[in-house]
Amino acid sequence: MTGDNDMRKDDLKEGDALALGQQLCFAVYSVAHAFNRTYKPLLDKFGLTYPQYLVLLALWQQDRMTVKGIGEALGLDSGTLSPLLKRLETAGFVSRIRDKSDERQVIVTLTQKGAGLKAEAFGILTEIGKAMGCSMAEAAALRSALHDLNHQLGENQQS
Amino acid sequence: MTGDNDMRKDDLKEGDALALGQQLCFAVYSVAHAFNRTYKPLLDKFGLTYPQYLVLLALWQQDRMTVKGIGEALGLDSGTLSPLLKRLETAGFVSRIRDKSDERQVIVTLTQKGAGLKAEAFGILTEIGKAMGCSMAEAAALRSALHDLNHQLGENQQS
DNA sequence: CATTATTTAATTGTACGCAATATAATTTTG
DNA sequence: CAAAATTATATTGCGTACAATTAAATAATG
Repeated sequence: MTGDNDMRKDDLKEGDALALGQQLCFAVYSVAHAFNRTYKPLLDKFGLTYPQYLVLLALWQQDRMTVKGIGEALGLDSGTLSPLLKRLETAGFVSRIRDKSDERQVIVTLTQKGAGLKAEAFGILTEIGKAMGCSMAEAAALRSALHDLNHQLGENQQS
Repeated sequence: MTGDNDMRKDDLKEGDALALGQQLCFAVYSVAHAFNRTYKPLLDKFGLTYPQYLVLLALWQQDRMTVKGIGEALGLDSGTLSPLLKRLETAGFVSRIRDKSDERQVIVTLTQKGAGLKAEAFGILTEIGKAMGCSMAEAAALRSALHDLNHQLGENQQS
Protein backbone atom coordinates (compact mmCIF):
# COMPACT_ATOMS: atom_id res chain seq x y z
CA MET A 1 0.00 0.00 0.00
CA THR A 2 3.04 2.31 0.03
CA GLY A 3 4.08 4.57 -2.76
CA ASP A 4 2.46 2.71 -5.63
CA ASN A 5 -0.81 4.54 -5.21
CA ASP A 6 -0.80 8.32 -5.60
CA MET A 7 -4.55 8.56 -5.96
CA ARG A 8 -6.04 11.60 -4.30
CA LYS A 9 -9.62 12.26 -3.41
CA ASP A 10 -10.34 13.83 -6.79
CA ASP A 11 -9.28 10.72 -8.63
CA LEU A 12 -11.28 8.41 -6.46
CA LYS A 13 -14.62 9.53 -7.83
CA GLU A 14 -14.60 7.07 -10.68
CA GLY A 15 -13.32 4.27 -8.51
CA ASP A 16 -15.97 4.94 -5.94
CA ALA A 17 -18.73 4.67 -8.49
CA LEU A 18 -18.46 0.89 -8.24
CA ALA A 19 -18.34 0.88 -4.44
CA LEU A 20 -21.02 -1.24 -2.82
CA GLY A 21 -22.22 1.63 -0.67
CA GLN A 22 -22.84 3.71 -3.78
CA GLN A 23 -25.16 1.22 -5.43
CA LEU A 24 -28.82 2.04 -5.14
CA CYS A 25 -29.64 -1.50 -6.20
CA PHE A 26 -27.61 -2.85 -3.29
CA ALA A 27 -29.44 -0.56 -0.86
CA VAL A 28 -32.74 -1.91 -2.19
CA TYR A 29 -31.45 -5.49 -2.05
CA SER A 30 -30.34 -5.01 1.55
CA VAL A 31 -33.60 -3.44 2.71
CA ALA A 32 -35.56 -6.24 1.05
CA HIS A 33 -33.58 -8.75 3.11
CA ALA A 34 -33.99 -6.63 6.23
CA PHE A 35 -37.76 -6.55 5.73
CA ASN A 36 -37.77 -10.27 5.18
CA ARG A 37 -35.93 -10.81 8.46
CA THR A 38 -38.39 -8.51 10.21
CA TYR A 39 -41.41 -10.32 8.80
CA LYS A 40 -40.07 -13.81 9.37
CA PRO A 41 -40.72 -14.19 13.13
CA LEU A 42 -44.15 -12.60 12.70
CA LEU A 43 -45.11 -14.91 9.86
CA ASP A 44 -43.56 -18.01 11.41
CA LYS A 45 -46.38 -17.96 13.95
CA PHE A 46 -48.76 -18.71 11.11
CA GLY A 47 -46.41 -20.98 9.21
CA LEU A 48 -46.26 -18.54 6.32
CA THR A 49 -43.44 -17.23 4.17
CA TYR A 50 -43.47 -13.63 2.98
CA PRO A 51 -44.49 -14.46 -0.62
CA GLN A 52 -47.27 -16.67 0.74
CA TYR A 53 -48.40 -13.78 2.92
CA LEU A 54 -48.45 -11.55 -0.17
CA VAL A 55 -50.77 -14.00 -1.89
CA LEU A 56 -53.10 -13.96 1.12
CA LEU A 57 -53.02 -10.14 1.17
CA ALA A 58 -54.09 -10.14 -2.46
CA LEU A 59 -56.88 -12.62 -1.74
CA TRP A 60 -58.04 -10.73 1.35
CA GLN A 61 -58.42 -7.73 -0.89
CA GLN A 62 -60.18 -9.74 -3.59
CA ASP A 63 -61.09 -13.36 -3.20
CA ARG A 64 -61.45 -15.85 -6.05
CA MET A 65 -58.54 -14.78 -8.23
CA THR A 66 -56.97 -16.79 -11.02
CA VAL A 67 -53.29 -17.73 -10.84
CA LYS A 68 -52.67 -15.21 -13.59
CA GLY A 69 -54.51 -12.51 -11.63
CA ILE A 70 -52.43 -13.14 -8.55
CA GLY A 71 -49.32 -13.16 -10.69
CA GLU A 72 -50.15 -9.77 -12.14
CA ALA A 73 -50.89 -8.36 -8.71
CA LEU A 74 -47.58 -9.55 -7.27
CA GLY A 75 -45.33 -9.64 -10.32
CA LEU A 76 -44.82 -13.39 -10.15
CA ASP A 77 -45.26 -16.10 -12.78
CA SER A 78 -46.79 -19.55 -12.64
CA GLY A 79 -43.38 -21.09 -12.13
CA THR A 80 -43.27 -19.43 -8.74
CA LEU A 81 -46.96 -19.44 -7.93
CA SER A 82 -47.93 -23.01 -8.82
CA PRO A 83 -45.82 -24.68 -6.13
CA LEU A 84 -46.43 -21.83 -3.68
CA LEU A 85 -50.21 -22.16 -4.06
CA LYS A 86 -49.94 -25.89 -3.71
CA ARG A 87 -48.25 -25.35 -0.33
CA LEU A 88 -50.90 -22.82 0.71
CA GLU A 89 -53.51 -25.39 -0.24
CA THR A 90 -51.77 -28.15 1.69
CA ALA A 91 -51.60 -25.83 4.69
CA GLY A 92 -55.34 -25.28 4.34
CA PHE A 93 -55.36 -21.55 3.62
CA VAL A 94 -56.69 -21.69 0.06
CA SER A 95 -58.38 -24.05 -2.32
CA ARG A 96 -57.71 -24.30 -6.04
CA ILE A 97 -60.53 -25.18 -8.39
CA ARG A 98 -60.51 -25.39 -12.17
CA ASP A 99 -62.83 -22.84 -13.71
CA LYS A 100 -65.75 -24.79 -15.25
CA SER A 101 -66.32 -22.14 -17.91
CA ASP A 102 -62.63 -22.09 -18.91
CA GLU A 103 -60.77 -25.14 -17.82
CA ARG A 104 -57.40 -23.54 -18.45
CA GLN A 105 -57.90 -21.30 -15.46
CA VAL A 106 -57.59 -22.17 -11.80
CA ILE A 107 -59.59 -20.12 -9.34
CA VAL A 108 -57.83 -19.64 -6.03
CA THR A 109 -60.24 -19.18 -3.13
CA LEU A 110 -59.70 -18.52 0.55
CA THR A 111 -60.77 -21.28 2.88
CA GLN A 112 -62.38 -20.36 6.17
CA LYS A 113 -59.00 -20.78 7.79
CA GLY A 114 -57.42 -18.51 5.18
CA ALA A 115 -60.12 -15.88 5.48
CA GLY A 116 -60.06 -16.06 9.25
CA LEU A 117 -56.33 -15.39 9.31
CA LYS A 118 -56.93 -11.83 8.13
CA ALA A 119 -58.06 -10.74 11.57
CA GLU A 120 -55.17 -12.47 13.31
CA ALA A 121 -52.63 -11.09 10.89
CA PHE A 122 -53.72 -7.56 11.64
CA GLY A 123 -51.12 -7.34 14.38
CA ILE A 124 -48.39 -7.73 11.78
CA LEU A 125 -49.22 -4.29 10.41
CA THR A 126 -48.51 -2.59 13.71
CA GLU A 127 -45.33 -4.58 14.27
CA ILE A 128 -43.94 -3.62 10.88
CA GLY A 129 -44.90 0.01 11.48
CA LYS A 130 -43.03 -0.03 14.75
CA ALA A 131 -39.96 -1.72 13.26
CA MET A 132 -39.64 0.91 10.53
CA GLY A 133 -39.46 3.63 13.11
CA CYS A 134 -39.87 6.48 10.68
CA SER A 135 -42.56 9.07 10.19
CA MET A 136 -45.54 8.48 7.98
CA ALA A 137 -44.43 11.27 5.69
CA GLU A 138 -41.01 9.71 5.26
CA ALA A 139 -42.46 6.28 4.59
CA ALA A 140 -44.99 7.66 2.14
CA ALA A 141 -42.31 9.61 0.28
CA LEU A 142 -40.08 6.57 0.10
CA ARG A 143 -42.94 4.41 -1.11
CA SER A 144 -43.74 6.94 -3.79
CA ALA A 145 -40.13 7.19 -4.95
CA LEU A 146 -39.86 3.41 -5.11
CA HIS A 147 -43.10 3.24 -7.02
CA ASP A 148 -41.72 5.63 -9.62
CA LEU A 149 -38.45 3.75 -9.80
CA ASN A 150 -40.26 0.45 -10.22
CA HIS A 151 -42.29 1.89 -13.07
CA GLN A 152 -39.20 3.40 -14.65
CA LEU A 153 -37.24 0.15 -14.49
CA GLY A 154 -40.24 -1.69 -15.91
CA GLU A 155 -40.39 0.69 -18.86
CA ASN A 156 -36.87 -0.16 -19.94
CA GLN A 157 -37.68 -3.84 -19.75
CA GLN A 158 -39.79 -4.17 -22.86
CA SER A 159 -37.08 -3.73 -25.49
CA MET B 1 -54.61 19.52 5.68
CA THR B 2 -53.19 20.39 9.07
CA GLY B 3 -55.75 21.23 11.68
CA ASP B 4 -58.64 20.15 9.52
CA ASN B 5 -60.44 17.42 11.35
CA ASP B 6 -62.71 15.58 9.02
CA MET B 7 -63.94 12.35 10.55
CA ARG B 8 -63.99 10.28 7.39
CA LYS B 9 -60.62 11.40 6.22
CA ASP B 10 -59.15 10.60 9.60
CA ASP B 11 -60.40 7.07 9.34
CA LEU B 12 -58.94 6.68 5.92
CA LYS B 13 -55.64 8.09 7.04
CA GLU B 14 -55.45 5.72 9.94
CA GLY B 15 -56.02 2.79 7.67
CA ASP B 16 -53.39 4.12 5.32
CA ALA B 17 -50.93 4.59 8.15
CA LEU B 18 -51.36 1.04 9.28
CA ALA B 19 -50.89 -0.37 5.83
CA LEU B 20 -48.05 1.96 4.95
CA GLY B 21 -45.26 -0.22 6.29
CA GLN B 22 -46.62 -3.16 4.42
CA GLN B 23 -46.90 -1.17 1.22
CA LEU B 24 -43.39 0.13 1.63
CA CYS B 25 -42.13 -3.41 2.08
CA PHE B 26 -43.90 -4.55 -1.06
CA ALA B 27 -42.52 -1.58 -2.96
CA VAL B 28 -38.99 -2.51 -1.88
CA TYR B 29 -39.63 -6.14 -2.78
CA SER B 30 -40.89 -5.15 -6.22
CA VAL B 31 -38.02 -2.77 -6.97
CA ALA B 32 -35.51 -5.42 -5.92
CA HIS B 33 -37.01 -7.76 -8.51
CA ALA B 34 -37.16 -4.97 -11.08
CA PHE B 35 -33.47 -4.26 -10.55
CA ASN B 36 -32.72 -7.93 -10.90
CA ARG B 37 -34.56 -8.05 -14.21
CA THR B 38 -32.73 -4.94 -15.40
CA TYR B 39 -29.33 -6.31 -14.44
CA LYS B 40 -29.92 -9.76 -15.87
CA PRO B 41 -29.32 -9.06 -19.58
CA LEU B 42 -26.30 -6.90 -18.72
CA LEU B 43 -24.76 -9.56 -16.50
CA ASP B 44 -25.65 -12.42 -18.80
CA LYS B 45 -22.96 -11.15 -21.16
CA PHE B 46 -20.41 -11.99 -18.52
CA GLY B 47 -22.15 -15.13 -17.32
CA LEU B 48 -22.81 -13.57 -13.92
CA THR B 49 -25.82 -13.49 -11.64
CA TYR B 50 -26.60 -10.41 -9.60
CA PRO B 51 -25.37 -11.83 -6.26
CA GLN B 52 -22.18 -12.99 -7.99
CA TYR B 53 -21.76 -9.46 -9.31
CA LEU B 54 -22.16 -8.15 -5.76
CA VAL B 55 -19.33 -10.40 -4.62
CA LEU B 56 -17.12 -9.03 -7.38
CA LEU B 57 -18.07 -5.46 -6.41
CA ALA B 58 -16.95 -6.25 -2.87
CA LEU B 59 -13.68 -7.76 -4.09
CA TRP B 60 -13.00 -4.89 -6.49
CA GLN B 61 -13.31 -2.64 -3.48
CA GLN B 62 -11.07 -4.86 -1.37
CA ASP B 63 -9.38 -7.97 -2.68
CA ARG B 64 -8.41 -10.99 -0.59
CA MET B 65 -11.47 -11.20 1.65
CA THR B 66 -12.51 -14.19 3.73
CA VAL B 67 -15.88 -15.82 3.17
CA LYS B 68 -16.99 -14.30 6.45
CA GLY B 69 -15.80 -10.86 5.37
CA ILE B 70 -17.74 -11.06 2.12
CA GLY B 71 -20.74 -12.28 4.05
CA GLU B 72 -20.62 -9.30 6.37
CA ALA B 73 -20.26 -6.91 3.45
CA LEU B 74 -23.27 -8.36 1.62
CA GLY B 75 -25.37 -9.70 4.46
CA LEU B 76 -25.08 -13.29 3.30
CA ASP B 77 -24.00 -16.43 5.13
CA SER B 78 -21.79 -19.34 4.15
CA GLY B 79 -24.82 -21.37 3.12
CA THR B 80 -25.34 -18.93 0.26
CA LEU B 81 -21.74 -17.95 -0.36
CA SER B 82 -20.04 -21.34 -0.40
CA PRO B 83 -21.77 -22.66 -3.51
CA LEU B 84 -21.81 -19.20 -5.10
CA LEU B 85 -18.05 -18.79 -4.66
CA LYS B 86 -17.51 -22.27 -6.01
CA ARG B 87 -19.33 -21.21 -9.18
CA LEU B 88 -17.31 -17.99 -9.41
CA GLU B 89 -14.15 -20.08 -9.06
CA THR B 90 -15.27 -22.54 -11.72
CA ALA B 91 -16.00 -19.60 -14.01
CA GLY B 92 -12.47 -18.35 -13.39
CA PHE B 93 -13.25 -15.03 -11.70
CA VAL B 94 -11.87 -15.82 -8.24
CA SER B 95 -9.67 -18.34 -6.50
CA ARG B 96 -10.20 -19.73 -3.02
CA ILE B 97 -7.24 -20.60 -0.85
CA ARG B 98 -7.18 -21.83 2.74
CA ASP B 99 -5.40 -19.35 4.96
CA LYS B 100 -2.11 -20.97 6.03
CA SER B 101 -2.09 -19.10 9.33
CA ASP B 102 -5.67 -20.07 10.17
CA GLU B 103 -6.88 -23.02 8.22
CA ARG B 104 -10.49 -22.40 9.15
CA GLN B 105 -10.55 -19.41 6.87
CA VAL B 106 -10.73 -19.31 3.11
CA ILE B 107 -9.25 -16.30 1.36
CA VAL B 108 -11.11 -15.32 -1.79
CA THR B 109 -8.91 -13.58 -4.36
CA LEU B 110 -9.66 -12.07 -7.74
CA THR B 111 -8.03 -13.77 -10.69
CA GLN B 112 -6.74 -11.65 -13.54
CA LYS B 113 -9.97 -12.36 -15.35
CA GLY B 114 -11.98 -11.26 -12.31
CA ALA B 115 -9.92 -8.13 -11.76
CA GLY B 116 -10.02 -7.27 -15.45
CA LEU B 117 -13.79 -7.38 -15.47
CA LYS B 118 -13.93 -4.25 -13.33
CA ALA B 119 -13.11 -2.01 -16.29
CA GLU B 120 -16.00 -3.46 -18.27
CA ALA B 121 -18.38 -3.14 -15.33
CA PHE B 122 -18.46 0.63 -15.71
CA GLY B 123 -20.59 0.07 -18.77
CA ILE B 124 -23.14 -1.69 -16.56
CA LEU B 125 -23.31 1.37 -14.31
CA THR B 126 -24.13 3.59 -17.26
CA GLU B 127 -26.83 1.24 -18.45
CA ILE B 128 -28.38 1.01 -15.00
CA GLY B 129 -28.19 4.77 -14.63
CA LYS B 130 -30.07 5.16 -17.89
CA ALA B 131 -32.68 2.58 -16.89
CA MET B 132 -33.34 4.30 -13.56
CA GLY B 133 -34.03 7.52 -15.41
CA CYS B 134 -33.58 9.77 -12.42
CA SER B 135 -31.01 12.34 -11.41
CA MET B 136 -27.95 11.53 -9.34
CA ALA B 137 -29.37 13.65 -6.55
CA GLU B 138 -32.63 11.70 -6.56
CA ALA B 139 -30.79 8.40 -6.53
CA ALA B 140 -28.54 9.58 -3.71
CA ALA B 141 -31.50 10.73 -1.64
CA LEU B 142 -33.29 7.45 -2.16
CA ARG B 143 -30.16 5.51 -1.30
CA SER B 144 -29.74 7.52 1.87
CA ALA B 145 -33.35 6.92 2.93
CA LEU B 146 -32.97 3.20 2.29
CA HIS B 147 -29.74 3.17 4.24
CA ASP B 148 -31.54 4.68 7.23
CA LEU B 149 -34.41 2.25 6.90
CA ASN B 150 -32.02 -0.67 6.67
CA HIS B 151 -30.30 0.47 9.83
CA GLN B 152 -33.61 0.95 11.59
CA LEU B 153 -34.90 -2.49 10.64
CA GLY B 154 -31.59 -3.99 11.73
CA GLU B 155 -31.92 -2.36 15.16
CA ASN B 156 -35.15 -4.18 15.89
CA GLN B 157 -33.56 -7.44 14.89
CA GLN B 158 -31.14 -7.98 17.76
CA SER B 159 -33.33 -9.50 20.46
C1' DC C 1 -1.83 -29.88 28.42
C1' DA C 2 -5.93 -32.13 27.71
C1' DT C 3 -10.79 -30.76 27.52
C1' DT C 4 -14.19 -27.73 26.31
C1' DA C 5 -15.89 -23.86 23.81
C1' DT C 6 -15.83 -21.02 19.90
C1' DT C 7 -15.08 -19.93 15.18
C1' DT C 8 -15.14 -20.71 10.09
C1' DA C 9 -16.77 -23.08 6.03
C1' DA C 10 -19.27 -26.44 3.95
C1' DT C 11 -23.41 -29.29 3.61
C1' DT C 12 -28.41 -30.41 3.79
C1' DG C 13 -33.14 -29.29 3.27
C1' DT C 14 -36.91 -26.10 2.17
C1' DA C 15 -38.72 -22.28 -0.45
C1' DC C 16 -38.63 -18.73 -3.63
C1' DG C 17 -37.76 -16.55 -8.57
C1' DC C 18 -37.37 -17.10 -13.23
C1' DA C 19 -36.29 -19.08 -17.92
C1' DA C 20 -37.58 -22.70 -20.74
C1' DT C 21 -40.54 -26.24 -21.76
C1' DA C 22 -44.77 -29.09 -21.59
C1' DT C 23 -49.71 -29.75 -21.67
C1' DA C 24 -54.26 -28.90 -22.14
C1' DA C 25 -58.01 -25.72 -23.32
C1' DT C 26 -59.70 -22.01 -26.02
C1' DT C 27 -59.44 -18.72 -30.09
C1' DT C 28 -58.28 -17.52 -34.36
C1' DT C 29 -57.85 -18.56 -39.07
C1' DG C 30 -58.13 -20.38 -43.53
C1' DC D 1 -65.16 -27.15 -39.31
C1' DA D 2 -60.16 -28.39 -39.00
C1' DA D 3 -55.41 -26.58 -38.41
C1' DA D 4 -52.71 -23.19 -36.30
C1' DA D 5 -51.98 -19.79 -32.89
C1' DT D 6 -52.75 -18.23 -28.34
C1' DT D 7 -53.60 -18.64 -23.44
C1' DA D 8 -53.35 -20.59 -18.59
C1' DT D 9 -51.22 -23.47 -15.67
C1' DA D 10 -47.80 -26.87 -14.37
C1' DT D 11 -43.13 -28.82 -14.51
C1' DT D 12 -38.04 -28.85 -14.76
C1' DG D 13 -33.64 -26.96 -13.90
C1' DC D 14 -30.59 -23.59 -11.97
C1' DG D 15 -29.25 -20.18 -8.63
C1' DT D 16 -30.01 -17.83 -4.69
C1' DA D 17 -31.51 -17.26 0.61
C1' DC D 18 -31.51 -19.06 5.02
C1' DA D 19 -32.05 -22.30 9.08
C1' DA D 20 -29.93 -26.17 10.96
C1' DT D 21 -26.30 -29.28 11.12
C1' DT D 22 -21.54 -30.97 10.43
C1' DA D 23 -16.53 -30.93 10.47
C1' DA D 24 -12.28 -29.05 11.19
C1' DA D 25 -9.30 -25.68 13.29
C1' DT D 26 -8.25 -22.51 16.84
C1' DA D 27 -8.93 -20.36 21.38
C1' DA D 28 -10.14 -20.61 26.11
C1' DT D 29 -10.37 -23.10 30.30
C1' DG D 30 -9.37 -25.85 34.28
